[in-house]
Amino acid sequence: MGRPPCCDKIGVKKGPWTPEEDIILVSYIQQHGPGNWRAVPTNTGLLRCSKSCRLRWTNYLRPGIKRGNFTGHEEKIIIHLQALLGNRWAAIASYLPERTDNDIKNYWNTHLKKKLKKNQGGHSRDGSSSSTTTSSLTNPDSVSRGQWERRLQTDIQMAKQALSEALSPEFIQQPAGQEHQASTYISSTENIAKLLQGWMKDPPKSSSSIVTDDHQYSQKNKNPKTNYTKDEKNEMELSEAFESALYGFESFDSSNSDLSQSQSPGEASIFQDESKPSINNSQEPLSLLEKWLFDEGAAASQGKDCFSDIKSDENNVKSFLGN
DNA sequence: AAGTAGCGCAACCGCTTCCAC
DNA sequence: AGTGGAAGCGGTTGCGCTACT
Repeated sequence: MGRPPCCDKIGVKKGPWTPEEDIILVSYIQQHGPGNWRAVPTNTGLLRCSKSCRLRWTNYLRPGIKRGNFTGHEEKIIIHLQALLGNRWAAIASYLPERTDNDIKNYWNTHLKKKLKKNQGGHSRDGSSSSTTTSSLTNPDSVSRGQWERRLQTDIQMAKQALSEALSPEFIQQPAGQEHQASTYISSTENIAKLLQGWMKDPPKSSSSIVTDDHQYSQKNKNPKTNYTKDEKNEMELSEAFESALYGFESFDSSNSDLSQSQSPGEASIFQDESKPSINNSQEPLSLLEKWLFDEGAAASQGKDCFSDIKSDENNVKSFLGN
């Protein structure tokens, strides 16, 4: 308490990031790796607070981020994990390595919450007030202890199923058809590349429109077809800066896209301390929770446990997912 | 065509947790 | 063990876009 916010400093820029800032940040992280965020503004000259740099990197520029529509599988996983973990978005995001916690949080708040409300009527599963109301498992007062425990096991079982599906090779490899078209993989490199290509190469629709407004840039991010105008000198500088920044990521991205391949040590090391594990990594060190979930699931599948409430819960989820 | 309500999402804010000293 | 600073996390906001009237 009492400590002034890091962004209160005079001269610290706020609001949407510009392509120039993105390039500076990306090229810095390419050289030094993520982490030590406090040093980033000082070393790069960016007029941003460390938090803002970290956020921009983790939510937008980081390689391997999947953007676009959430697949049915992802939706399912989020729903199950939200029921189990509550609004612990970072934890949930760790099971969807290509999605950021911010994305998941936004998706939950804008889509899933409403869907669940519609489809489950009185059933309070929306997690609107954090984990305390996410499901009956966290509200033992309203049910008997025995019931509560069974509900807990039900949720565990559902989460286990979601995890099994999520971590199965079929899911990871995105079977041809449905999921694939809905979700294009756009790495940060591609994001910026497209952005800048459009910016630098496309002839401006209106020669008088000069991009100086950060908000315009932000929106153009969402609409890659939009043209950009800049003077040639800037184009050259940005092109060079970007290409040099890009260089280090290309091999990372390509290795990342092929999940069965291992990364070369040098490139991988840049991202070793990333909070978001690659899919491969997420499979290796199974957390206690995951182990626990799988163990429970295995036991349950052998009929060692009695899940009297499973059917009703599964039906709820099925009816929801069916819509 | 103009106004506006709703939506989606990037970014910010403030609290908590972690870690080094 | 206590303290201060950095990083992480979740809630919230702001703004542009789109659909509807």
